[in-house]
Amino acid sequence: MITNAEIAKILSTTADLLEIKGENPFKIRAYRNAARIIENSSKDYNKLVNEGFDLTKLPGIGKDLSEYIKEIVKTGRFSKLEELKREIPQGLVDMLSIEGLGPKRVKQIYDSFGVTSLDELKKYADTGKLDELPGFGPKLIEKILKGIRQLKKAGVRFLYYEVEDIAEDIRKYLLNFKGVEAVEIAGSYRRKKETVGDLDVLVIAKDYGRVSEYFIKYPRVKEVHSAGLTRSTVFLDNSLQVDLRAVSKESYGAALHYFTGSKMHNIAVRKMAMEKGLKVNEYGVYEGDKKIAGKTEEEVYKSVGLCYIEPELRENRGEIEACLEGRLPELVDINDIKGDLRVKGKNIEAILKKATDLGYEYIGISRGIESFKKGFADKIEKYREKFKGIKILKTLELEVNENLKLDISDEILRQCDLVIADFNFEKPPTDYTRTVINIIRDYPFVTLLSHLSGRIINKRGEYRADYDLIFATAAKFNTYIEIDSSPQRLDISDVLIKRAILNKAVLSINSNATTTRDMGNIKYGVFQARRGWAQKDNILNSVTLNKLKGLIGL
DNA sequence: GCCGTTTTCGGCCCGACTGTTTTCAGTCG
Repeated sequence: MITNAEIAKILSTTADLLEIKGENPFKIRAYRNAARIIENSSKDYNKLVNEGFDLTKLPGIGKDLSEYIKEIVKTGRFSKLEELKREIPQGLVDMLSIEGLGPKRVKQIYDSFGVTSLDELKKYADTGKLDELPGFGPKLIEKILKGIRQLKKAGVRFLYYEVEDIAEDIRKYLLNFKGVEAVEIAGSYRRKKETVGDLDVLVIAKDYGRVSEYFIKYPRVKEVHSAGLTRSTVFLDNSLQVDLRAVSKESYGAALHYFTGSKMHNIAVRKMAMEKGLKVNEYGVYEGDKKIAGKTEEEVYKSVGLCYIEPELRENRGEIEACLEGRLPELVDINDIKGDLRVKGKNIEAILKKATDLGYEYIGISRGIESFKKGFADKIEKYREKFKGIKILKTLELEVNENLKLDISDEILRQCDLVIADFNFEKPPTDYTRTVINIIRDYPFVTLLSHLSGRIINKRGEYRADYDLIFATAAKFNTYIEIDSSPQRLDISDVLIKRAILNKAVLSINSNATTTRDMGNIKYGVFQARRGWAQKDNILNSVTLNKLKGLIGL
């Protein structure tokens, strides 16, 4: 069985190699496009192929790619890629990730010197040999050498919460400058993506050339990569890249839309504009030379025949079609959250105070089975006396163990209000899908499934499983799926959230907090839910206490 | 390689910045 992510990887690697080969850029784009479609899809391609679904029905996948995908799913291999790999050394692909080296220059280096590795490239650059190539001057060579040194660092995306403070600080810094009217952090940050590659800062100012000058003096700037009138790029002391774009007020909406992306969403919107004979760029929407929109994002969308689309949805995952068909979701909001069903912190008093401050109607304090054996339930009863304004729930966490069973006595079971089954495996069992389904079916007292995909962002991938089957089963047995809001996990992911919802499963956004401060992490869970198209009624803990009682049998 | 009510060819998003040139190609987002 092959996952969507793995199919996508094969296609995008193929695109890399085709690029070096100097293939038609639009062909390469088609491969990348298909990779992205598959990676973002809420359908399981393994399943689609096995069920004989006609892949060419999907926009962006035609006759050829459809056959390629079938081959990949059925054999786990892609002959075209294997052929390309024999032809093109891996070292050339590595060179592509060097800043300033694209396919053309890599090919040029390879064709002229036969350089096939980074080490060799370094030698040629050091000895001045690269100088002989047309278009390679001292500055470019210096850049390449630097790129080789920094290669290891490249490609790592920051977690959203790691850049949050910096983003806000930059916003404040820029707002301090005279003449700056507005600052927006656009890009994947605005789309609330779990990881952020760089910060795209948009500034509205009259005299924007000066803003750029001011921006590159931001105290944490370590290196200025480029500095122009309307665009500048810098690197901060933690090697985070920050791009500044400055526009005038009249272009605010168009620029915000443009720089919020995603790229694929933008291309889709521009395509719609083209069909209407309009042109969209970062300055506005144009009919011939006449600007017809650009001040606000709403205006931009309206001019091309679309409704406003929330940034979290702009991934070209069907939001354009949904908008045209009037079925865009009304996304869940942080204010819809009525309680947190899983807080593990030790200081119960502080947790209850914080929960009250947050306006929660209920709060689940969670413990393992050992705590319950030591009288945790009685302890909570005392707090119930003291905190009457909030319903305190006794949440029991059960780790699904090696024998894939939940061992629990009736006595303990009577003591808790809510049982969470946690799937935290370093290595999941062979038939993980079956394991989960058995748990759902055999243990009706389990309310919530936690860490279903097991992922840790940038560190551990998702367990392989038939998630559609799992979600459908969970829906059938009224078992809920947890979104762990810890920003390092966000398990389950946005793509899986969407699939869960399509399968009619209901989710619960919990903080899993161990400190009161981490209780605020729940916002990251909400962001992820929004990216997964979740509405209020897809979220268990958006209901009032009364309704919750009925749903989970309190 | 994909796509199509200008449909089987000829398009494909578009602009800024840099470094190397002397008008532009390559790269990037």
